[in-house]
Amino acid sequence: MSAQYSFTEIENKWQKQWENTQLYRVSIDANKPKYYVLDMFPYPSGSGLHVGHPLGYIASDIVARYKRLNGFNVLHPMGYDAFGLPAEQYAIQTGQHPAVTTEQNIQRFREQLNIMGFSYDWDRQVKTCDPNYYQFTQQIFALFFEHWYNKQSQKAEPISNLIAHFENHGSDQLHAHGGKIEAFTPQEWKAMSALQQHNILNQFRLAFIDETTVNWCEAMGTVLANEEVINGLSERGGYPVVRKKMKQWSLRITAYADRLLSGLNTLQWSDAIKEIQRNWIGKSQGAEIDFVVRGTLKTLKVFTTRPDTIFGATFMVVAPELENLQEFCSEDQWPAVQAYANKAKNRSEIDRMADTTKTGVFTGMEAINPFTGEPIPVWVSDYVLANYGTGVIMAVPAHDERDFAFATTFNLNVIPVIKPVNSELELPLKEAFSAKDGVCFNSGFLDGLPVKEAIGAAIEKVEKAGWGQAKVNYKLREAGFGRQRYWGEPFPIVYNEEGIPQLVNPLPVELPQVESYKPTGNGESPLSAVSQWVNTPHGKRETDTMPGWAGSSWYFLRYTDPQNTQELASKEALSYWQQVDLYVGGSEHATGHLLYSRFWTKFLYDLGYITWDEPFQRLVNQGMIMGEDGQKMSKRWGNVVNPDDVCAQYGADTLRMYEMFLGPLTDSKPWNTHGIEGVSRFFGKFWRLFYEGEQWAVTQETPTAAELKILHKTIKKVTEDIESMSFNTSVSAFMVATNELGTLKCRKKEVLETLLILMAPFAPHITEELWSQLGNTSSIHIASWPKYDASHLVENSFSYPISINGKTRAQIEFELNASEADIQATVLSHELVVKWMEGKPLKKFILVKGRIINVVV
RNA sequence: GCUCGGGUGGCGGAAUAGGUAGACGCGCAGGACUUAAAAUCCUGUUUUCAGUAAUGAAAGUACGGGUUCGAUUCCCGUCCCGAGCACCA
Repeated sequence: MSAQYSFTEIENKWQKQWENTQLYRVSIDANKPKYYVLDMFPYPSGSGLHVGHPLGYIASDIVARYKRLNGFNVLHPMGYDAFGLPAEQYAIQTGQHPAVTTEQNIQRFREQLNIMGFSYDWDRQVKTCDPNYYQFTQQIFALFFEHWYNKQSQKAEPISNLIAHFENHGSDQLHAHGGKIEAFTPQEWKAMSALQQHNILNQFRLAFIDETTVNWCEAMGTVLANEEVINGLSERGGYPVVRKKMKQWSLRITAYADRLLSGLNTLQWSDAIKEIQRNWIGKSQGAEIDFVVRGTLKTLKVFTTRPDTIFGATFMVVAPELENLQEFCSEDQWPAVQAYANKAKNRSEIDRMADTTKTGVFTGMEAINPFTGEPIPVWVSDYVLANYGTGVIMAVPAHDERDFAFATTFNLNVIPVIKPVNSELELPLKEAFSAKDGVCFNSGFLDGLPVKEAIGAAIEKVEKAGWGQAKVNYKLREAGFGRQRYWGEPFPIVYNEEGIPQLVNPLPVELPQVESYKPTGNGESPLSAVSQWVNTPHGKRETDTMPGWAGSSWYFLRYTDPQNTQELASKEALSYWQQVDLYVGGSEHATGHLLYSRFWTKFLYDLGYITWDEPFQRLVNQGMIMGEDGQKMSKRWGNVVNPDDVCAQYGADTLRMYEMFLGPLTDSKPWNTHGIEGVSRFFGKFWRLFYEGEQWAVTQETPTAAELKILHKTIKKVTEDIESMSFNTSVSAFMVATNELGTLKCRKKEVLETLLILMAPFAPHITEELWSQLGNTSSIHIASWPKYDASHLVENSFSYPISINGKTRAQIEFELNASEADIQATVLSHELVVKWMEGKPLKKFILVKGRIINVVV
């Protein structure tokens, strides 16, 4: 090896060496504590990685290497989220099979990842499009299909339990989370046809066939999830999206809404992500109250979070999509209502949201406010959503902005019933008073009660009078699980002659070859054209495929035992590796992958497959690296920086170090080509600590106190930084140490060797090389992490244990000119009182970082 | 509109159980080496004022208040930027 720092040579050499010796291969080792550090696996796109991608991978690799050096058995795998739309779009355009292009892309990703020297155990690589993998995705789907959610035991239970319940008790005493059914007796259940029974069970299965309004994208010929639609256009491609009724598979995620909410409190995630999930789940507590429609026996059920305002409910509004709308309309108003409802249906979401003025039509009917006994008009308006609550509201214009706007537009009655605690409302109201810290008035028995108490009192009254009951609502919707696409997991489902879905065995149900990847355009998947695959002796196969998030909702479990052909992972592997200790990835998956993974984990926990019910204990969201122009890096802007090029020019260690040096991991920041020069220079200086010109210069001399101080300061700093994931300041610490040791011309083995270990997680290649040049025969990556010794950090000072403001501080160091024998020090509050021995007056000394900065006589 | 973050030199950013603000890097300026350049190394670099200079003084972490011996850090108010949610009753 030459005396110059030749990174290309060094990096190639050690990457090969690590591969040959399988240095990063791990297996279960009961004698070591485990640590599981995981990156969000990438979708292997055709354009490869840019310098933004590795940011999180570098951070997790540093932690993985650090934990190994600290004696942990570290699981640090990588894989590919390989099913998805881009490969399929590419297939439609070129006719190339998605499996072929995906495999090519994976090879490219693998090469790029290897160049950067990550310590993955590649034997554990998973690909979601591999039948060996997706047979278990199908199996988990089958488990969802075969289970229902028992609200009493608060967990998923086998569907056979539910059938037994129906056989013994009918629909009585049912605590199942699910859809609405008509009551039936055990005898009636037994007399039902298979199809009738199926229709009832379908209301409770956790994987079920749902008839819902879906986001239909005509251009792509497929259904999209809510999060794939932005402002009425598809996220990918920007095609228009319309609402359409369709039957498709869904997962009953709402059964887990409460647990998904409360589980957040146990996690070390950023507040931002937790908040996004909380908003998404959208729990709100209130009451459902029945309003009798005047002159009929019918009732309109409303959901409200503000039953305390019910004395001010002066009209009602029903959603135009309500199915039995006509029942709540007078004959003469029906044509107008119907016209309005039709118009609302065809109005796109984007129009509806953009329109701030309220529209609506009177139904011609009135309902009775149960609290006041007064008749109030019933209106139809599209500001009320059919799929939230009951699709009907009681409008309290005095205390709700939307109701106020509506009442103003149509000149409806406004009755204030809540006023501020210490003042009066200004009448007539100019805007709704929606604050929750008010007091009731004009409200009969609620008068004088503060809002919070009045809510409880109103609900109590409602329940006693039999008008309704307390109710919790969620914004969270069932998770649509079908896509009319080719490149995804096929469902393990066939439909028999009666159209009843049946599970298929054995798994996997492999994806067949097709002539064309194009969607049929009538809403069916390209698979429906493969008749020899679709038609089986047991019936017709389901031709939809699973959505992109299916495979990614459990892959972290598969890494523990990726080659297992019998089960998704062995009990032994799962109980050893357990949940992910540290998960690193982008925040854009907050309401998708991160929520679904939690849902699947809780389900598998209920079934006893795993013993923990949260997948990712600690989550860190790395920021984005922008182009130098501040734009997001993309081909479109022509501002993509390729990591291969950077590695070729500066080396992988420099790239790794520089990406960490750019700023806090979680911040977004621009890539700056000049900045990398500084890190590159640093490696030159670092190398020259070991070489004097051409000459190897490391000596065996004993380090001086000053040198040990530099070393131990660095150990302390870097250790704390890695624990808190502040990698940017660690890089600074290495630079400082290198500069200081360079100034001291310190070439002592004891110091340099320890410094190498500290830097090994950041710059694995150069440290490995110098480590071996120092004469070590085993890899630096299995060395032990150094501990710092505080005694080296104190110099020319006396230290006294003291306490400040009642809190104990271990020690405070300070410098004094007088010798210790001359003074006597005591501590009062935050002040150190130093008394001279020879009867001089008391003086108070104010300490700042161990130095006396002020003297108060 | 609501909910979270965040405003520090020319730039990226350090420093918060309150304690010498501006670490480290970039850029810039000057110097050494060189015939010259590159590379490398050294020095300086918040602002203002005073001084030939070493140096000294004052101000300074978006703005205005407060608590404190002491505030970038804690509290109240204002402004600005970013992210998320957005007719969810």
